[in-house]
Amino acid sequence: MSKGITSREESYANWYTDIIKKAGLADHSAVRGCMVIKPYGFGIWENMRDQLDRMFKETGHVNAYFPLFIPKSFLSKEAEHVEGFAKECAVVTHHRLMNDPNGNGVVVDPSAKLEEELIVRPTSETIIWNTYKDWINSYRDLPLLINQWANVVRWEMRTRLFLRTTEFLWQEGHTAHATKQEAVEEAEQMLHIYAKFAEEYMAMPVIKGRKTPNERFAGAEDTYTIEALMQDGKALQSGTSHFLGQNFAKAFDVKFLNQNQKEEYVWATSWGVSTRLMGGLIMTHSDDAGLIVPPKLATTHAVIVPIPKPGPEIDEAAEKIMKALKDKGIFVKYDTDKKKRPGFKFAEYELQGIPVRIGIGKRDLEKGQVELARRDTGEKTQVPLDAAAGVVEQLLDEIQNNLFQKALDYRAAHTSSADDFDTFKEILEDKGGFISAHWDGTTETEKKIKELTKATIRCIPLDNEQEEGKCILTGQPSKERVLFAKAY
RNA sequence: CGGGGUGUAGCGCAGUCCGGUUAGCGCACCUGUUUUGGGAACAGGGGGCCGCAAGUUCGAAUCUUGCCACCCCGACCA
Repeated sequence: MSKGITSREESYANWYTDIIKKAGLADHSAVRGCMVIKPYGFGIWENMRDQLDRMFKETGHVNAYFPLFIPKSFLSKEAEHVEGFAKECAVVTHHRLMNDPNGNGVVVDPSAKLEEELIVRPTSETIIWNTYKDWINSYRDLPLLINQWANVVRWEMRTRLFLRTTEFLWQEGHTAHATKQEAVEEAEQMLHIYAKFAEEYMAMPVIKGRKTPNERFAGAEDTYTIEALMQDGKALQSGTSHFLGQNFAKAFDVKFLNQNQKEEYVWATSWGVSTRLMGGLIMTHSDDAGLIVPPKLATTHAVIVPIPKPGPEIDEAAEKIMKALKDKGIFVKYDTDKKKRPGFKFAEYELQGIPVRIGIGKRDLEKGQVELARRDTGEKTQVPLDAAAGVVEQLLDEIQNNLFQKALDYRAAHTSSADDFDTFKEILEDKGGFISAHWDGTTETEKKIKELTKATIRCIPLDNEQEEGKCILTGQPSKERVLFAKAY
């Protein structure tokens, strides 16, 4: 179908990598596990970032920036936190290089050893709470609603473009509150914002839920998550929001005087989404012909292809349409490259996932028409030149909705329930997806199921229906179903 | 970290087993001509530390040793 893209059927993993590389989103870099995000990929990320940033600001958050480096001692102040991250930290031990006495380039200067090692942040709770200690004294200083856009480093054993890279870009919100209830509400609010963003902008349906204690963030009392389902039947944890209780406040001694003049520890949340969302975006919509970008995140909404090449009449028609589209706030590109033939351009823009293609040829113009082709369905229609911009605007809405609906249908078709372990395993084998099943509530059972099937509990859905049942593995009583899946 | 694989032009590969002129092919790139409604054709042209290092040899992309990097599968992973 498309040149150089492995089909999903042949190898989903290779298809995924091919899409990213051929569409120009990102590349492997010279550094192990780290990627170069190319202009096209970064443009889509910028659109995500800008929209999320608006949503954060609308809910009263402000941006700040904290250091990349964290003193080693900070990390160990919260016991669970350090345990969760210790195995994947990049550590700075020296601050100077020198010429190799043996003439082989440069070497680390042993005399420049740091007194205390610095950790490249895997997440910023510790450095931020160490700072909050100085910022918070009174209930009047609360709530503190801060977000930062940053890069973090987690030295994972195995990496995949966008889904799990050694260094990645993300935002991390860190809030401080006077009461437990307010903090819980904040954590829930941010989860809803993530879900709204995923569904309305990425056209990626998500399940909102809570993590089991075993899958919780290191140092959290409760972790909320949005879980999406990819085309290969695997789940992708797409965003998390944590209620941190008073754990970090206690670890960093962050207290405030309440209105009754009593000293109290602050209540905390943290929440984040990362460039992993790009992976979710790709795997939710794209096909064997290439990337598909939902219009609300597209850097270019429509592209005009002159057929067979630019010329006075076609240019004039293109100008007209471009002006009308720009007036509507729609980004359009006119491809005037004379070296490439139309067929090549068609394939190229499909690969890049541009939502709408506008073909203008002499034959069309003689009839006063242009051809519109939508990326999601491949459907082509002839429309009058004067009406083109209006139809494109409408098409973009339709594409956005259709992508969401398609993904929703896929998820519905790949969400099952199982009441015994054999059925559970069969479903996992046959079609994957989410499986709703009873679980006895113990970490031991959860781990055993993972060991036997590789499936994990993705979440306990919010507003979960209460229902008597028996654990699929142990037969112990259970009062609600949880959502299992194999995950990225 | 275990298993498998790959490093030769921007990309994709052949050549390596069995050492020997000037390292080759397709795509891409440059020039020109003809083309142009679903990845154009012809002609001419440019581009190489053959992953790195050491060794064997008259001679190494090819043999030996060491190292490095990346990919896939697994283990691991808010």
